[in-house]
Amino acid sequence: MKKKYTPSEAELEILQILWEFEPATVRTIHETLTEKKDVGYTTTLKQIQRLFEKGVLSRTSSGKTHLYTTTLKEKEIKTGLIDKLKKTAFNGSALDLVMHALGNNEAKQEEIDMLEKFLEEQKNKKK
Amino acid sequence: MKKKYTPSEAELEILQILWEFEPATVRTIHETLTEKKDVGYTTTLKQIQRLFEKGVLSRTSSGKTHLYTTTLKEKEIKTGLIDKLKKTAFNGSALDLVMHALGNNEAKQEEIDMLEKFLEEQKNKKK
DNA sequence: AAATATAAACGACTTTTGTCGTAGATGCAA
DNA sequence: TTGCATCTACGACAAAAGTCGTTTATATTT
Repeated sequence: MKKKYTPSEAELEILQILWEFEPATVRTIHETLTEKKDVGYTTTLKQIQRLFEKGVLSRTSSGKTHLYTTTLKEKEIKTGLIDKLKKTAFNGSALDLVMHALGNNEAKQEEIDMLEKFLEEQKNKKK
Repeated sequence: MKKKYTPSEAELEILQILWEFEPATVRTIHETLTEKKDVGYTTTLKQIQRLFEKGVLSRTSSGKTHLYTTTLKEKEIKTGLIDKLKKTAFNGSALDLVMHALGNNEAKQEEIDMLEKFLEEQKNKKK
């Protein structure tokens, strides 16, 4: 039974930046990060180093800096996060989760339309 | 700006048991918990006490034991969890989250059908 | 009432997460 | 080549999360 990695919140923020800009230096990641969040450079660095130690990032040296890349696919990670929530909060039911995600709050009409279209495609694909 | 409470994983497990069986004693909660998870009684107790200190649970004494009840609605908590994931991983888009939840994995046909029905209702409700 | 069982309380320890300060290495500019 | 500027590395600390052992209080049984 393989236990899959799920990122913490701060880790996820870094991963998302990398998915968009990789390969990237710590400096780049940090500066992108500080557009949203106020945090010190060494904090970002440490976070990245720990991700590297965990095998979540790989890197190459270029001069005195490192270029980091993710080793895990965005889709896998996000699916993992959803699966976890599904299991821990919705009794394993994707449907329950989805209804919750759409039901209460302001599910915009536009979103619902798009979702219907999406469902149609899914249905056809299964044929 | 009010900061809302989101339970940790272990806390959520306890909350879910309570939503189903409340009011309940520590013993009951713990025994239900150990059907799924191997953990000591005092661990469960401590967890419950901390939830009580945080105001997430209320209790009444009956003899030497306590009867615990949740103070937060199941729906609110679950919506909060989804919102958090939506924000941190899906750029705030419920649609993206939903598609991820259905797209990759085995979205069963039955589920899709139910979801379509659900969407219809939503649509009508908006009229 | 004394012994036994069971519950709650308290405190402690471990891991993970988040955050930095400081030190040491390295490339570049004057 | 000396001195900055800028990285990485290392270590430390605090807060949150998870886990229990031990002690104390309170019922229950005999």
